[in-house]
Amino acid sequence: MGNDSIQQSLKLFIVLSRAHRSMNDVVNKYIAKQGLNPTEFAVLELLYHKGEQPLQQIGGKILLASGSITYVVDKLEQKEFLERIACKNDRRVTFAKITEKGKTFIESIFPDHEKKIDDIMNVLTSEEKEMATELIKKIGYNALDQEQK
Amino acid sequence: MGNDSIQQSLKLFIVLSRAHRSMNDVVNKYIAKQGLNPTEFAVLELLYHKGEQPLQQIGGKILLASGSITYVVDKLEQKEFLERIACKNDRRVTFAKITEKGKTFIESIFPDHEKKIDDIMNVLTSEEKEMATELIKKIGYNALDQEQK
DNA sequence: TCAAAATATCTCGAATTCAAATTAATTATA
DNA sequence: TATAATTAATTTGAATTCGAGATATTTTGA
Repeated sequence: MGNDSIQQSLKLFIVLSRAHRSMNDVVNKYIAKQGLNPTEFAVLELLYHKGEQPLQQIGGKILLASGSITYVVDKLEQKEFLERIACKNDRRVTFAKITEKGKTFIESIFPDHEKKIDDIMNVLTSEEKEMATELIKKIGYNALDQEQK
Repeated sequence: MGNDSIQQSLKLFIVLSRAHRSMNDVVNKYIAKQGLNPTEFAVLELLYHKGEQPLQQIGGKILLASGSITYVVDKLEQKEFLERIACKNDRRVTFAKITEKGKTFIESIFPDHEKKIDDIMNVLTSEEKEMATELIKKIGYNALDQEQK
C-alpha cells in the first residue's frame, strides 16, 4: 500500500547512498594514491578537458563554494599543476590554467581511473547500464525539482 | 564496442553521483532547517531506532572516524538530545543514549523526513523502484568487492 | 558625468571532518 | 603474578570545506 511505497522509497534511498559511498571510496582511494584529494582531481580534470577557466566558473561546474576554490587552486599551484593568470579586461577575475606538468600528470593516471569505474559498472550488462542510467536520471531530476520548493 | 561500454560506465557514474548529490541536498536542507547537521541526524536516528550504543559502534554503523564521533556526540550532548553513560564492565567504553528530549525531537521531524524521500523516489513506479534498487545494489556490492583489491 | 547602489569575484576566518597520538584494557608468556 | 605486546577507545590537533565579508567593477539615475 501507500506505506509499502514509502518503505520501497527509503530502501532505494539507502541502497543508492551506500552504492555511491562504496563507488567513491574505490575511486578516491586511487586518486589519493596519486597524491591528490578528490577536489584537486576534479579541478585538474576540468581544466584538462575544458581548458582554462575563471576560478568562479570552476566553482560552478564542480559545485564548490568559492572559498574552497581558493584553497584547492593554491594547492595545485604549489604542485605546479596549474598557474593563475590575471584577466586583462576585468581585474576582479583570475583564470586557472593547467601546466604542461599538470597535463602530463593527468594523462598518466586517467586511463586507470576510467578502468576503475568501468570495473565497477561492468557488473551490469549494457542493457542494464542503460536502464539504470535512465531510472537514476529520473530520480536526480526529480530531486532537483524538489529542491526548488 | 569496448569503448562504448566504458562511455556507458562513465555516464552511469556521473548520473549516479549527480542524483546522489541532488537527493542529499534536499534531505540535508530539511535537516539543517531543524538545526542539525547530517551527521548529527544520522547519529540521533541510529540511537532512536537501535537503542543505546558504544561510541565505537556508532562510528562503525554510520561509517564515521572515531574522532568525528567524539565531536558529534559532544554537540548532541550539549543540545541534551543524548547522554554519555560510562560502561561498568569496561572502563574504556562509553555509551551514548538518546534522552526523552531527543526522542521527542526526532519523532517530531521524522515523518516529514520520510515524506521528502518518498517525494523524490515516487517519480518512479513501484516496479521501477524495485528494478532500480536491484541494479544499484549490484553496483554497490561490486564496488565493495573492488575496494578489497 | 559623477555618486550611489547593485553585482561579481576572491580571500579570510569559522565550522566540520579526519588522521595520528594518547590512554586504557586485555592477552600472552616468563 | 608481573611485564610486555597487542588490541580497543577516545581526544587532540591538522586538513578540508563552507559562509560571510572585503575588494573591484558595472549599472543606474540625478
